[in-house]
Amino acid sequence: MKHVKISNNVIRRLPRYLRRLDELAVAGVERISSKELGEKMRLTSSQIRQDFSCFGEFGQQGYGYNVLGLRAEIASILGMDRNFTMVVVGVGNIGRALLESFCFEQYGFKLMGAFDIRPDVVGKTINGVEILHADGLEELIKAEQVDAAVLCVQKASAKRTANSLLSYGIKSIWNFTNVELELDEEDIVVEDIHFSDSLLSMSYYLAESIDQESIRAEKAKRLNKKVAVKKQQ
Amino acid sequence: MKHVKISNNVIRRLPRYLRRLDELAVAGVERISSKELGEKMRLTSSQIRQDFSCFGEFGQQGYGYNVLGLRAEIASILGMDRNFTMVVVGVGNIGRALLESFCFEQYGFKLMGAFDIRPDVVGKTINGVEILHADGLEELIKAEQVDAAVLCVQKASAKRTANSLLSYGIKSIWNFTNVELELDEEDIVVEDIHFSDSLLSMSYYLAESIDQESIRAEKAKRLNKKVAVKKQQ
DNA sequence: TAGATTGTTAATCGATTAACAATC
DNA sequence: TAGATTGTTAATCGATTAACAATC
Repeated sequence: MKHVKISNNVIRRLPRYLRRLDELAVAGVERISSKELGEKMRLTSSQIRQDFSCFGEFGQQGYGYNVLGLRAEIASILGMDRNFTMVVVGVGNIGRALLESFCFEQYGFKLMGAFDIRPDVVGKTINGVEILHADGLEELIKAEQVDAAVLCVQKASAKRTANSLLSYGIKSIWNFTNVELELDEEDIVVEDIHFSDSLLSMSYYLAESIDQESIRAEKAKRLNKKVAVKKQQ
Repeated sequence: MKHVKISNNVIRRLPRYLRRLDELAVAGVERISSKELGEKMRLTSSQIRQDFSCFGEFGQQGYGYNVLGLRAEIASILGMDRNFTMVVVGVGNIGRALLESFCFEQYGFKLMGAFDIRPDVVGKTINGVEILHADGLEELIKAEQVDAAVLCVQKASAKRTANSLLSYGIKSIWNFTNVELELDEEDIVVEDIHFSDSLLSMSYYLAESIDQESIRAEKAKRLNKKVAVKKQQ
C-alpha cells in the first residue's frame, strides 16, 4: 500500500464512518452508496469517495460499497486488528470511569494493567482489573512492550509521568490530564482529550446561537410593528 | 462587533490560546508577541495574528499583546462571562467523574443540578450536588431557563433523552454518550466527546508510527550490512 | 443492454502563510 | 528616532466539490 501522507481531516472522519457502518450492519443493511452514506452523515458523496480512495478501491461501480467489507477495511486502516496493548496510569475519577465502562477490547486495545500510587486505591479491583502500584510500571511496560498509556494522573504530575512512560518505551499517550504535554521525543503519538476545550467551543457556539436568536426575535418584533401600523392605516 | 462567519478551525484554537495565556499569566509574563506565542504553540505568527484579527485589534505595534488583556478578550469571545447554566443528566461513571472533578464554574457554567432515574443513585450527594430524579428536569429547565445539558445517560436512551431536553427548552448538549444524536431541531448546539473516535485516531497514528519505525530500522540494517561488506573489502 | 455508481481528474473554495505598510 | 511588531492584503497551499469516463 503506497501511502501518500493522509490528511488529519480524513483520519478524524474514519472513526465516524466506522460507527455509521456498524449501525448499518446492525440494521441488516448489506450495501450502501456514497450518496446514501453522505446523506446520513451530512457529507458530500464526493468527499466520501475521495476519503476511501486514499486507501484503496473498496467499492464497485453500479453497486456501491459492501457494508461489512468496508467496515473491515476501515477497522484495519485504523489499526484495530493490531493487538495493541495499553495501561491505565492514574485511577482517579476519570481513570476509574474508563476502567468501569470503556470497552478497550472493542477498539483493539488489550488492557494490561492499571496503576496508581495512592494507598487507598492500590490493591483494589475495578471491573476485574487490580490496581497495582506505579512502581511496577517500568517492569511491565518493558516486559510486555506495552504500546500505549491512558494518562489520568493529576495535572501536577502529568508531564513528569509522561516522560517516565516514554523512558520505559511507551509509544503513545492518550492524555486526559488537560495539560499540554510538550514532550521532547519526536515520534511519540499523543492524543489529547481536553474536556475544557470541548466545553468552551460549545460555549462559543451557544453564545452565537443565542445572539442570532435574539436578532431574529428583534427583527420579527419590528416587522410585527410595521404590520400593526399598516393595519391601523 | 461585525462578525463575518468565523471558521470552526479558529474557534477550536481559541481554548488552546486561553490555556496558554493562563499559563503565561501564572508565570508572571505580562506581554507576548505573536512570534513568541507561535513558537510555544507550534503555530505561525501569521496564523495567530489572523485568528485574533477576526474579533478585533487586541495588540499594539512594536509591543505585542498584553497577556491578561488578551486572555480576557478570548474568554469573552468564548462566552465565559455569560453565566450559562447547565444540568448533568445521567450520573453513571462519567457523569459522576465530571461532578467530582470537573470545574464547571471555571469555564463559566453554573451547575444547576444533576439527574438520574436509578433509585440507588437518586438522593445521593456528590461533591455537594444532590442527585435528583429526572422527573424534575422539565420543571427546573423551564423555571431556570437552563441553557445546556451534559448528556451522560446510557446509549440506549441517548436520543430519547436528548429530544426530551430539547422539548423542555435546552439550547445546547454536551454529549458524552458516543451516540450521533441526529436531532430534528436546527439551532441546537451539540458538542460531542467521542472517546472511541479519539482512541481510534490515536490507534491510526500509532500504527503509522510503528510502521515508519520498522522501515527506518530496516533501512539502517541494510546500510550496516553494506558498511560491513565495505570494511571487509 | 441500460442504469447506477465508482474512482479519479479538474475546478473551486477556503485556510494558511508570506509580505509589508502602518504605527507604537 | 530606530526597532519591533501589529493588522491586513496578496500569494500559496491544501481540502472539498463537481464532473465524467470507466465499468459493474
